[in-house]
Amino acid sequence: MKKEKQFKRTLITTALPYANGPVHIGHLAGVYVPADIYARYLRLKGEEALMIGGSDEHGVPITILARREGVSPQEVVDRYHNIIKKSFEDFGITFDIYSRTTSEIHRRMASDFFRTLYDKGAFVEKTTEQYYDPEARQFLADRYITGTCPHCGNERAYGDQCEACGTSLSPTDLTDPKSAISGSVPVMKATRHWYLPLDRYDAFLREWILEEHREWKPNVYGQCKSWLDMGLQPRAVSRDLDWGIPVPVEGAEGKVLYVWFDAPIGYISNTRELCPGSWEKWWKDEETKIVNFIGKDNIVFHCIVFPAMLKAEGTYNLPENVPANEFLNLEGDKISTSRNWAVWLHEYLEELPGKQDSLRYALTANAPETKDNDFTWKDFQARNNNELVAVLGNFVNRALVLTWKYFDGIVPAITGLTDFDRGMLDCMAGIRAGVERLLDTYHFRDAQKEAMLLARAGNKYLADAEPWKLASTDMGRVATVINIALQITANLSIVFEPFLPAGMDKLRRMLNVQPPGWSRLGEADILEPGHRLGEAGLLFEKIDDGVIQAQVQKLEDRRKANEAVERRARPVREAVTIEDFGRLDIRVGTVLECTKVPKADKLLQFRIDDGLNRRTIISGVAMHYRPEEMVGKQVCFVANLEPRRLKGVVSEGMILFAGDAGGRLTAIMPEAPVMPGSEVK
RNA sequence: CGCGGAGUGGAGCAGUGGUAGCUCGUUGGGCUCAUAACCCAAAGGUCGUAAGUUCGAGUCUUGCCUCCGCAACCA
Repeated sequence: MKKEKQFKRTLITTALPYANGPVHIGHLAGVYVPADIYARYLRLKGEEALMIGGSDEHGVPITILARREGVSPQEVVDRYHNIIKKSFEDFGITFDIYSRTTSEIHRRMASDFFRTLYDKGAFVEKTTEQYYDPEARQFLADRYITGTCPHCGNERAYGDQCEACGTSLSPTDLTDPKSAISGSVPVMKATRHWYLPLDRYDAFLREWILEEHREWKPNVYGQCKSWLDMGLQPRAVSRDLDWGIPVPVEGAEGKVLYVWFDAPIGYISNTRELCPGSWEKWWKDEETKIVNFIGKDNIVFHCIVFPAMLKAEGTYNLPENVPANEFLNLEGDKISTSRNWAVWLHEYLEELPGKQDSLRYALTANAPETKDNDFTWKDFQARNNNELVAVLGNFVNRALVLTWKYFDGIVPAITGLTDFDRGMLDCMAGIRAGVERLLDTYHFRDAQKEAMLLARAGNKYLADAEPWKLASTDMGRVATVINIALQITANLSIVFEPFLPAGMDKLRRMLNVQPPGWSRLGEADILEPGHRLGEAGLLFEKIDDGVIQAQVQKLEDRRKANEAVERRARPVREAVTIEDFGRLDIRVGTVLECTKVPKADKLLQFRIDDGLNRRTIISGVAMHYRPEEMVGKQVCFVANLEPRRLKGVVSEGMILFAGDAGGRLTAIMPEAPVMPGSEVK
């Protein structure tokens, strides 16, 4: 085990959101709120810390979106970069810089980085055959190729996946590939690319992660171990595309850096943009601690690929921790941009103006730190009304109202402490260690809960001391109790600053104080006797049922709209001639045997009597039929389809199934028994 | 198939060998300074399942079940 390192400063990076859409609550809960809590905490402690963010603006999906909208990729990323940046500002995510990967400084940085690795011989070059669109004169990314799925027959499968049956594909699996750009038939053409041979770093990564970073979260450590144990493969770092950073090598026209190669370098570029003269101390000084906040989908890139890149380059530090979160679901379903199943941050702020802290609180309280969690509006409302308002807001209100009522808004002096008071003050002093320990180990959910204990203790203190009863008999005692209640309030304004920045800003105005700094947390003399408070008001407000109901309704409407779209039959495709149809030889066969294909979730292997012979056909229907229920049935199949090898078995044809938009498959069977080999016309 | 994460009272979560906890909700009581808020108390769990190790298992081992994820896009 490695010895405990001492650090002088902390560099916080946050996953770069992809600029093909706005950001939603999942982004916030998984990455930006925890990162912001951490950054604010460190700054409040007076530590040197930077929080780096930016938009990820290259890659194929942005070009697809741009083409679909008939605008340039630059227009797409400009639009979403601005929306995203504003959302983060509105939510009080305190980036020291929020830049973008289309910046000139990043272009140069990423280009130089590639060139350095290239000159060091850190890449291997490989030439492969890939689909090329002769009409559009460009190579086709997997997603740009459509065709027929060899498993389920869906004719609109993509080159990477069939969305009807869910099977992962490669473009060459499609039986009749077409370019999504021009509609023409693509041809195979040789193309040269550069690969980062991750396998060279296997020993280093094993030592670095599996031995030196056993303290990483179980989901992160486990994922890394899984990858390392599977064996690392060389990974392409360039693409044939016209949107991105050109590969800085002679003869590489038309090739750009793979978006996943350029994006993490954005952390470095953005640091450099912020600190032109001193950026290197943040990346190359051993005394800088680097922490990457990401979601679970990014674990492999941040723990395997990017470290391998940095190691290959040789002068950069590696992250000290990668606290990846799991995913947040919304009302029971996966958040999905394409299905519009999300709470978008810019919409949230329009509909619940000024309620940033409510969302920050709810997302932290229910953060997906160890497993996927579910965001529901009902839970959000309960968190806000029963905890934020009732426990924290109400305590503050009680303390301030009592002060105004009995002391005209002036902080009274303590006249003498009882054991009861000392117990309260000890409790207050103890909060700090607990919260620090939890924040230092990235347990933000628990840290917030720990902070809330102080407000709970404050409520109990007031309830037990009952100053309103003492007011007629012992004003000295009342003064002491109110003073302590106010000191608790001042402490709350410190401990909640990382979590609820807008609310605590408001609270400090009500207390009429400057930010006290984390070091004073736990002290009982933050507010001097005689100090005049500012104007009191409600710290947080309840959210009533109507507001929640409107949000729930909005989602229900979306769900219904999505279902309607999924139910609607697809438009009929372009006409074919009778000769085209005649080329297909569709026949009926009898299923003699049917077994599950080993090592494949979705495949069934059929042995069919086709009237002439017996043939084997593989179909991707294991999710829809049990093997035994198919035996003896008659099915229709395409008899003259070119044989294909699937999972090591040659499939001689394709069995016909009717598939609805929801992906359910039903076999097409003759209505009465027929001779095997009968033709379907 | 394989790998990773997860399965704990109505809901959300802690808890890595020694009397099952926390927040919310529910029920009853108290208080009235407070945003019908606050405080106290109670009810509610055979800790997915089966077997095993152990004096003792939510916690370790093995099998099984369920959910999520696994180099397209996506936090």
